[in-house]
Amino acid sequence: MSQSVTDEGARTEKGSRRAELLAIAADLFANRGFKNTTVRDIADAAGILSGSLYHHFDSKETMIDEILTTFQEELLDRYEVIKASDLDARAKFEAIIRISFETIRDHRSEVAIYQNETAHLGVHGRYSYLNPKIARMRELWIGLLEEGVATGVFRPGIDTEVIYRFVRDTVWVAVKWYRPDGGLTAEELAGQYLSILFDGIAIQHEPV
Amino acid sequence: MSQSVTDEGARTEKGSRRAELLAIAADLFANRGFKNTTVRDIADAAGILSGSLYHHFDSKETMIDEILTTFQEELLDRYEVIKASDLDARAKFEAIIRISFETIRDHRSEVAIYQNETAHLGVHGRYSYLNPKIARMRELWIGLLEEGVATGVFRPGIDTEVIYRFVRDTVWVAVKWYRPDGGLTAEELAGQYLSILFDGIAIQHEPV
DNA sequence: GTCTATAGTAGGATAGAC
DNA sequence: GTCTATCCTACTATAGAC
Repeated sequence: MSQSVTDEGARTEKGSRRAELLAIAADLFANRGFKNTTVRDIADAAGILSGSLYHHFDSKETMIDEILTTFQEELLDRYEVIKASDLDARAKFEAIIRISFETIRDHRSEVAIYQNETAHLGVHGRYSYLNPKIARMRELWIGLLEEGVATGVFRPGIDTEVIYRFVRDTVWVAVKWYRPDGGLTAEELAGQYLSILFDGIAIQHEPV
Repeated sequence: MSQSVTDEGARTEKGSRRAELLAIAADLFANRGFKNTTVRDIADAAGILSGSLYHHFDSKETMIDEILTTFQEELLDRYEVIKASDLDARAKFEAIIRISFETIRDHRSEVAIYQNETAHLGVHGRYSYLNPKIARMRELWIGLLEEGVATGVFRPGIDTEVIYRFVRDTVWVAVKWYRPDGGLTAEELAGQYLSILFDGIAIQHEPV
């Protein structure tokens, strides 16, 4: 989407090795943290020596940068597809949440890195290059909430800013414990989550 | 609670300096991450030289260990008080959530460290000393949820394990963005949170 | 309780052979 | 594309003077 592609064959050839190494690095960054992972760890896991990594990447930092930008790009693309669909606000909202849980299932490492590393130094300093697309995603979420209120599917009184942060964080934080092989599919988890979010856990005594 | 106290005067004297330095360290650990904070950073912030820190602490690691154990102890103590009260299940549940948001307000650094650092290496390796009390807290949360279902305040079908994780994480994750001076008090935030959790954000069309 | 001085080492990165 | 060899810096930690 924003990669400059010169020669397709060469790119794929070289790209696949890059991708392989990046996946290995992502795994380590997610499980141990970026700072706690050494370039020697990555090289070891890839079965090569640390010096060899520098044939593929300028630095350890460029690795995490590439992991994060690629991930963020793909995620936003998926959001945009939903946004552009002809579903109503509530269905779009649901779809975004379902996609998010599926993303946790399919891109666990990337989500974990995204959550853990950007906690410190988030909006400023490093990783600030993520800001434009973060802003766009916020726009999408808030837009759907407001549309939902306007069309009468969400309670009129809700504070969209607080709900946005609440929903965003509560979806992604599941990456800390959710494992697809734990007897709960991403779809089921999304279902449970949506049920809490929309209807709460209390027994309702009268219509509102 | 688990500190061995020999001489009260000496302890207070020495303890206050320790506490001061720990608060400074906690602040840095929370904002930059443990690994990204050097002992020189801590010493600088305290206005002394790095070597001097070792008069107070054996290592950088003992600092974070002391921060985390102290915090965890105080938090669990507060939970136990609520548990032992004569409130009903829903009220206890509410109280625990309110206390949690107040803890985010009053002990931001500690909560952030607790959340960020234990993500990697959580249950195993380092920080495993936190496990017993983590288990006890889980017991309290789950107990309240089950009691609530039994006494008819929570929906009968809920998956208490999922709800427990959901609530626990979603409360603490607010530490990422909540600032008391942002025009929203901890009490208001807790209120909004509880309203979502109990009743959801959708418009209810019929009693359940 | 803090400073000076310094030991010891781990980790990021480079240059050139293969 | 990987290895060998190595540089260099940044960091944790220690010893002893003040």
